[in-house]
Amino acid sequence: MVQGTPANLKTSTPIVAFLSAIVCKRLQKIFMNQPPNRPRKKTQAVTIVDVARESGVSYSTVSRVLSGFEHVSDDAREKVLAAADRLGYVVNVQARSLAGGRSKVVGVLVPALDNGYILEVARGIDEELNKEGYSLMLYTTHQHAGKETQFVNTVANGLCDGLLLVVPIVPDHYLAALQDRMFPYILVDQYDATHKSNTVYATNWQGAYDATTHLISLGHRRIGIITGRMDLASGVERLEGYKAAIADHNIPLDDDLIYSGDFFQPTGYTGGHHLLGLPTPPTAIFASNDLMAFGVLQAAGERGVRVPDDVSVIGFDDIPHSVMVHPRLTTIHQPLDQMGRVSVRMLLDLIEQPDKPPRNLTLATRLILRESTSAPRMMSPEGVKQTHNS
Amino acid sequence: MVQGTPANLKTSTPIVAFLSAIVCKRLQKIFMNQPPNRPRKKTQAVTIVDVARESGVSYSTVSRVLSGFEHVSDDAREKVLAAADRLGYVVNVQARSLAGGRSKVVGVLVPALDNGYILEVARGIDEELNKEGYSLMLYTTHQHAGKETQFVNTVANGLCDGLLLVVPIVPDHYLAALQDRMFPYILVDQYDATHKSNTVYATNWQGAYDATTHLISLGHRRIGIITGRMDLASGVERLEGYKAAIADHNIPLDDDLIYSGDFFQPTGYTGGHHLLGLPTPPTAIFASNDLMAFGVLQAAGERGVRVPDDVSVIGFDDIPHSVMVHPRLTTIHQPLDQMGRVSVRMLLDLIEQPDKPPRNLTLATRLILRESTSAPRMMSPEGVKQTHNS
DNA sequence: ACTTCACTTGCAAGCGTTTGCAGATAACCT
DNA sequence: AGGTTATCTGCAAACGCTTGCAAGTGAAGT
Repeated sequence: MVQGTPANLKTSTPIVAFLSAIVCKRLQKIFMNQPPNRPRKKTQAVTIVDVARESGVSYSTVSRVLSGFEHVSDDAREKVLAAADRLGYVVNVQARSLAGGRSKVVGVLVPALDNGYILEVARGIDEELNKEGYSLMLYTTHQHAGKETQFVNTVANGLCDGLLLVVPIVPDHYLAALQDRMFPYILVDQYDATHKSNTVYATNWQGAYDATTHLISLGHRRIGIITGRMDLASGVERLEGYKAAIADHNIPLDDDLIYSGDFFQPTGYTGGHHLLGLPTPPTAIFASNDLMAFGVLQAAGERGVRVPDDVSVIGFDDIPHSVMVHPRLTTIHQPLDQMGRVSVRMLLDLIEQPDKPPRNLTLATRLILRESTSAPRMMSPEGVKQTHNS
Repeated sequence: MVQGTPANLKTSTPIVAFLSAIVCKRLQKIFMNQPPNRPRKKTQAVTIVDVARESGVSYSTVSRVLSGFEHVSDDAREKVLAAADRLGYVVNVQARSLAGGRSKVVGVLVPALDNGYILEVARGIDEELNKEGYSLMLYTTHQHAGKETQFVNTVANGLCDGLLLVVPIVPDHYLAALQDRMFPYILVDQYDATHKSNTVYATNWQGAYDATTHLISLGHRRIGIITGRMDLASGVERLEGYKAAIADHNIPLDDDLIYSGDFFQPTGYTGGHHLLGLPTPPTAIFASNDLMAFGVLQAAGERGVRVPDDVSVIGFDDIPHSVMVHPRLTTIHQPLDQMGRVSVRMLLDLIEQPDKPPRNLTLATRLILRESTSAPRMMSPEGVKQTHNS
């Protein structure tokens, strides 16, 4: 055995002398089996060659045992697994992936690490990924501002087997590039109008409809809304759900009660102040997500408006904080971690069978009753009707 | 040009006919330059060979230009860069790392994705990493329960250039394995008594001392503490800081006021109930982190004990939520994201110079005054001394 | 007993890099 | 001018793996 090299030219030795008379120096060197001094890697990891030697089979058999168990005798498999275990062998992902195998890494693209929403989804993703023995590569988009193409190339070239896009807006050419390369990806919490992508989505319209209906059924008639971003499907749909519920209960739509927000706390805060400062303020406010609902709570607190006594507040998402505010927030639960889990499952499916037709999965939201909503004052048992507006 | 292979045996063609008469079939095949049908990869990415062809230099020159600019003429460099740009070349990380280069990936090991603390640190890490063009591989430890060695091997073998350990407890053999392999790593928010590791830490003792002193200076004398995990240095040090402050102000230490928690909300909650239910309850409570402080707030709310009127509460960490609870939490700010940033910087340093002696960096905490602390009732202007305990 | 066939195994090539070595060229001394 | 040195460039090997191909093996079919 020579130096653990694949011993490719072993058979040639007998003819070296003969050849050397004829062929050029370079060719000869190919035949001479003396490696130059090349002790580069310090961490001499155990490779399949070691496992092969240890178990007495060839390295290809080892490879076959270790990745996909195809056409290997039980005997060989057993020996290999034992040897691998004994040696503490760990596959070198990079080599495997270079050679055309799976890297068992999936990329997760998120806008930023700045709120609990991402964390929840990521948690689901992480858990499901771990179950399947995959690793998670986290990319934040701000990293790639302006060079998205580079990014797509990096990912598709790179070590990820698939990509989870948890970003609100994905530029079209992103998707185009991914589709082009047949690279498996899933849009998480996004709707793809073109139906070319696999998506996991939630019932945003229905959730908003339920939230609004809840408020109406409590007796509210003047219901404000703080919208999300209107360039996001979820933002639009939540507004539409609100409008539909209002209309279905024959309440006239009042544009003054619609404040346009952006899914972040500050606009919830200003929106809260705006709505509560109206000549005839709403008795209930539907914030298109919890973060903005927190802003409303804050604004209400500052104005001495009590929740839910003076104004009911309902959110959307049910992020962990919503039980930590006072009063605890009534909200629409969005199964964020489940969303993460489901997307992982879809992605792994897709990695196995890349040409499956795209599916669009929609998960159900549900109303979570807590203490931030109640019947409006004028309808409460005490009937203190005039206190506020007279 | 034949098929883009490295054209290694081009020169041999003239002698093939001659050789074929003598050498065995296998050898002959080596010389024939007809590749078998091997169109495996579908994503025909652009490689350095393409760039080389495009720019008219050899692929090694391209490689040299692209990684570390050593010994390349300006002319060549320019041509290569232009060609790479034109072709949209993106380095294949796996190949580079296989061949011995840097992968520009660092691994981040966290216990789980279940609280804002991690998120904050991760945010700092992410931002700093992006600045340097590194990618982030996220590992959660629950994945590796019981097979830590495997994990260490995977990472060290694998594609990470370095490792950030944001886990509360790192098994010794973990560290030993990493040290063994000379693998660059940093302990984040941990103290290494052996001084063999690079660490980034915060002034836990001082922070606790400050928190307690703050309460004392407000007039509190009966101050409860809910401790963190006692198997964590930070937990121990915060308790010590508390004790030191008490002693320095000649307040006797009362073991009844020490409730042992675990840094998670539930023990804060039960601890809050416990302390507030004592015959002589404390007038102030120092929770060893914000999460537990939230638990205390909740317990207080349920008991009708008002914060800060009846009891002051102070936390530790200053996670984003601490401004979102009511009342907003007075706490000790721990520069979590800065901690992330600093660790990244240390790690990248270490990657460059692996044999630098270990450094231990400690970042300063500071008191953040909000509304959850005030002077105790018996000292407040109204002097309603007896209301509570009579 | 002799094919035929299915199954198992091994060899070698190649995935896209980096890098030691050695030509080639240019620049510098003497 | 001749020799030496420094600088640049190119070749080929290697990193650890997967996989097509072909050779080997034993069981089944005739």
